[in-house]
Amino acid sequence: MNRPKAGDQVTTNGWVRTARHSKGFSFVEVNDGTTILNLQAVCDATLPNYEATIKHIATGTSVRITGELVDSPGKGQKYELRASDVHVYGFAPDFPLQKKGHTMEFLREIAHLRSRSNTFGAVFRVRNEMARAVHEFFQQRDFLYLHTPIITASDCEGAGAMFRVTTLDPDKPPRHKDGSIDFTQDFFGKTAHLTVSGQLSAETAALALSRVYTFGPTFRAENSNTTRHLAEFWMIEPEVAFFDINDDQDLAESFLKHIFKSVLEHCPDDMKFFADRIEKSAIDTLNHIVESEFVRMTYTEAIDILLKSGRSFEFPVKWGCDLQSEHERYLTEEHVKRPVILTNYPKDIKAFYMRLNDDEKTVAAMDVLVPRIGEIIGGSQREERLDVLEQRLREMNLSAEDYSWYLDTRRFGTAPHAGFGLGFERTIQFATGLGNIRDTIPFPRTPGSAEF
RNA sequence: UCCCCGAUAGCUCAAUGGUAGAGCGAGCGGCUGUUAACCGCUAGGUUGUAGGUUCGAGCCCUACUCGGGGAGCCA
Repeated sequence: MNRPKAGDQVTTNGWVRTARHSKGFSFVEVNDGTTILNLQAVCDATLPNYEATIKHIATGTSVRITGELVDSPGKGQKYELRASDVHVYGFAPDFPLQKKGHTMEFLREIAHLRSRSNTFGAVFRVRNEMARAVHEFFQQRDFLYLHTPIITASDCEGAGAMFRVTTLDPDKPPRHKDGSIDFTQDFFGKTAHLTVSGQLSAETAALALSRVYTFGPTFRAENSNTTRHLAEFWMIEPEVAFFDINDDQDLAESFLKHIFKSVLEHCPDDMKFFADRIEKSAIDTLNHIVESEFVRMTYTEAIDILLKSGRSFEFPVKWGCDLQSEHERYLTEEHVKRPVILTNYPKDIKAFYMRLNDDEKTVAAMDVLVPRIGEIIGGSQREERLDVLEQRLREMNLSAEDYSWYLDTRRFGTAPHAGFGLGFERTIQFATGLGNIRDTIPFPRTPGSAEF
């Protein structure tokens, strides 16, 4: 499918996207997933298995076709395959995918087959390219790829509801005398969960190896039913020693630009498909982002802009309140019309580990907001001062004992450091223009749904 | 979890409370250059589930299930 010059003898294996039969010959378009483009094979009726086999080839049939690659006399393709041998691996009676358009909802119900569609072939090729670009970006900058645990026994990662991991019999778990479940008899000797973030682990590595990043599955047991939430998703979390909040913003901006630039360079056919069929502005948006500077403003400045906007929001704007979706959308979609990085949020609406600013009212937090998706990156400079961190734990009613290993990093040679988390699927969603995050991952896991 | 909308053929959708249809897809036939090909024929339905109102319900009412959009939580 990578289009060698005409005249070559080639063999292609793949799945038929569409077949058109007429009296003397058939057109069979084959796709093997390497590109969104099909290879059109012309199968003459003089082929020995024409009547018995070729004539019955339809959408979904898997085939091997050998022939000469020739210049195509028809419009729509440069080359075509003049078939000399056609082998059918398997027919596909009642194949649910048609050659005509399907709704994303229907395709989601047949997720085990939807990779055979143009849209999902393109999605998964772009997903792959973005994953490749993530590693390329960090490896070029001497970051170490760190594998943080997926199962965690610390119940204090503090980023939302967690899935429990246990081998205890749910019908008759061992119990204490007071009736509560005895988790000391569980597999790990204590309660365990799936990770909601590798950040705290990554911090311990950053304070030894300087530059690290994670890229792995993340699990949130939140009952979130939206177009931008998954119960199982992939997150990228760089963590860098000796970085402050400004370095963190620089890193986030160049990181996003690198990923989008890579997609534009390496997936032009797929991006053209998204622009044609999914979101008209898909390519323009990415070009715009690669070429322009992100707008940076503080939370306080953002509140000011919202107050002066003259807009009536459903949720009134007030310093100290968390920004609602409608506020974020106004800022990134209407006010600046590109990504915006907000910093220095009130400490009461952010996590305990974010570094307290000198005003003692705000923390060095950073959210990257993009049009349509909202928050795509959340990060901060971390609180490296032991006494301040302990004070923040107390304020938030968190137990210093639970975090003793984390606090050790501040006890022993602490250093300023910063990092962020990027939602991989949200980034795919943004780049492709897809409306629902469930279409960015092969088999989406959401509340009430873990099919396939 | 809350609010709104929806569910009719494999898919996308029609059908004033009165005999459930079309296009596409599929199967068969036709067609010598097609491109979401084209032309003809055929098959295909417990109208999401359970109740209720009515002489009569795809249509009205109630509950539930599933799906979609928005909100919250966040990445």
